[in-house]
Amino acid sequence: MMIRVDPGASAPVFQQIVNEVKSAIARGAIMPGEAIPSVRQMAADTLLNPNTVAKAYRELEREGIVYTRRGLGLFVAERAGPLARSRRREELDDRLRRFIAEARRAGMTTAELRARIESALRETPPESPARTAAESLRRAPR
Amino acid sequence: MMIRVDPGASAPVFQQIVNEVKSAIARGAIMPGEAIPSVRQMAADTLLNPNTVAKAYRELEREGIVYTRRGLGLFVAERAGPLARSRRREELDDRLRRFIAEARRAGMTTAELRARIESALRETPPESPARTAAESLRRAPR
Amino acid sequence: MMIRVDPGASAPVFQQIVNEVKSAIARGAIMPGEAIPSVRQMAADTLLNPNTVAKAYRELEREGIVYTRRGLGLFVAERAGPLARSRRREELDDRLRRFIAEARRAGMTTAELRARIESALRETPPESPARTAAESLRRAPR
Amino acid sequence: MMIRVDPGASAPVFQQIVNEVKSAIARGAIMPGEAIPSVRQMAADTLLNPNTVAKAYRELEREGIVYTRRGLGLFVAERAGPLARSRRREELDDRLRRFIAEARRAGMTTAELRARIESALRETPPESPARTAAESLRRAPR
DNA sequence: GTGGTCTAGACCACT
DNA sequence: GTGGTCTAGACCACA
Repeated sequence: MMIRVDPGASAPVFQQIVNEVKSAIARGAIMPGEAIPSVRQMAADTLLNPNTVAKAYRELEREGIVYTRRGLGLFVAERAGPLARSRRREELDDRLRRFIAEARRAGMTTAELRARIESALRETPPESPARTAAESLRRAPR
Repeated sequence: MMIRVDPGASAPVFQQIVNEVKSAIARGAIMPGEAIPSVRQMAADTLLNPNTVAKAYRELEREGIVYTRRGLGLFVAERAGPLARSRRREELDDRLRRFIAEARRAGMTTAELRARIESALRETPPESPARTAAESLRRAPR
Repeated sequence: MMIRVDPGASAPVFQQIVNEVKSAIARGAIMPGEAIPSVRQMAADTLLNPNTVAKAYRELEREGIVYTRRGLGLFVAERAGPLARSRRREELDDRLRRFIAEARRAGMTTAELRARIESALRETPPESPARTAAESLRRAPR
Repeated sequence: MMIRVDPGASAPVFQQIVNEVKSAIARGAIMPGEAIPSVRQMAADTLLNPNTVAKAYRELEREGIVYTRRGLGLFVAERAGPLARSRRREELDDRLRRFIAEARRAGMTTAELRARIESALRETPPESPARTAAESLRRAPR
């Protein structure tokens, strides 16, 4: 599983992990029943402290995306696919709506908004090549 | 000046004030040379701690959007219109790009994204350009 | 607020804090709108690490019993009274049902169960004098 | 022997096995001198890891409920009946007392407690004394 | 002052 | 091996 974490971003690192795992499940990169990397493994991969990873995993379990089998590890829940997808999209939809509300409040017309959105859609390629967390961390080591 | 602040939102309150003032200037609701409400006035209006308002005002001054006239209060800078507009749009553009990147990472296709954006644009209609009552009875500062 | 914590018990300490706060709200010892002791204060009172207290408080917030006002502290939610009461009773009812199921599975008749329950009810006085956590910690310092 | 184990429950799986075996002996479903299923058999029946079953059996042996006959397997001790019964009831009594203490701390009166207990007793009727099918086709160990 | 995040490392129980 | 809990202490943003 490819996880991207940016320790310099404003969002908490543990939240980034939560989002990344949800995204990975939402796009089908991990399937129900599969295990997700152990806390220690993920911590080693991302160069993060195990506690930070554990906090993210606890949140994923709380949301019903994964479940714990004691002594064995964490596994993707059966119904995690649609669940992760819907959760992630609700979050993204909320962000989108807040964005639009703020943009309009800043005086942007709908036409202007559409133009900016189209330009942003064009400038970010639809399939950015995945980069591992370890790699991205090396490039921006805080 | 009509300021909307939500203490429960994830964004810091002082940042919300900064954004709201910038937006008000960007959309022309408040013009260069006009005064903005005093820290105390704004704190009373919004039920916020004066320290929080003061921090927001410091930030606005730091960005050159407003300037202090000793003993008189804070005034909107001459060049504040374009400045506020460009600053606000840079921030919004950044958010937009991050949003698109995350949505794609969650497995959304460009077509899906466009559909959701259109739907969000339709469901939040632009604010009516008429000024609110609160806005029209703009107070002199201090 | 009187909080009892037993570090030697099988239940995690942070969970004991959650239960104790819920109980305090359920029995009316803290009222909606009131602040609960700050993380640092509670940590000092209970001789626990602030992180442990913070973890408990996070859970209480997640359940909607308390809410955070940034920079100010944690406050009991308006609807926390009934909420804490119902949550706590659901938990206790679950325990009760599991207890009865296990007892029956161990071969106890309903009559035997009733006898044991009556005897247990009699031997624990209805109003045990409150003892502070600090006190109980001193008596059983691990 | 019919063993019910819930891997998702809060109690450790090995402890559930211990309790289930004790309960089976306590209620007379399995008699002194009889063999209990081998570790492998029980592991296969319950889909659990043999190590987990072995740990449970070690605990049962430590408590004197069962004993090992080298090369033959594990057998229920002669005095196991009363022993299992008393052990199990001590544990259940402890739970009961803790339950009552916590319920009172949450503000429940003795009258309320009695009402809830009566209701819980009524809604979970005692298990029918008839042995289950699985139990009746008890297997010889190994 | 407040809570939130993160790191570091120890210990534990379970499988 | 696994996750969970707890301690300790640093740093940060916010009010």
